[in-house]
Amino acid sequence: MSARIVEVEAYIGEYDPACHAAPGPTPRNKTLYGVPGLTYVYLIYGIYYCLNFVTEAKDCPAAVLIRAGEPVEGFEPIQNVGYSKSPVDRRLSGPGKLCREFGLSTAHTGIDLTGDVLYVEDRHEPAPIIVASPRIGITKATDRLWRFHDANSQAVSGKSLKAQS
DNA sequence: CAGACGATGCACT
DNA sequence: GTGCATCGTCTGG
Repeated sequence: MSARIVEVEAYIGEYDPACHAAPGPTPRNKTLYGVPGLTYVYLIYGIYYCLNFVTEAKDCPAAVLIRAGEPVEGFEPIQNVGYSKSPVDRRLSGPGKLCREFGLSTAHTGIDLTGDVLYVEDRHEPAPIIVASPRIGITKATDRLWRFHDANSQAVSGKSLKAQS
């Protein structure tokens, strides 16, 4: 399966109140303190999982949350129900949905993203227009504009299908 | 269409 | 015991 990443958020260091490393090292967040380039998956609200990529150097706990994607390969064609005009594929439009569709759980923490199990690849597509905005679903540090999404993607998280400017 | 809310498990204090 | 980096459903306007 593959998808084009269209929305991410940054969580950077112990001094980022919204980062899982904010309380300091714990059993759960230990992979954030390790080498970059690995996955970090955690359980949220008892039901959903969230996929992160560990980014900064060892002992600098930081990660990028993968919030949404557009299905590319390995997905059934989108079903055009009834007479809806332009069906939008939102199966990966949210971190919980994305992990569900890819079958990811905490067992998938620590995977090397340069390996061949779960990895990132540059497909040399034209660079999208990227918009910065506040991170979603948190109450702390909402002033930081550390959410980034493709301005032209209809698969970003949230319900709104409002037009972009 | 927007806002409220319940589900559900576990890390952390 | 508290609080989540969520989502789908239900409600009211």
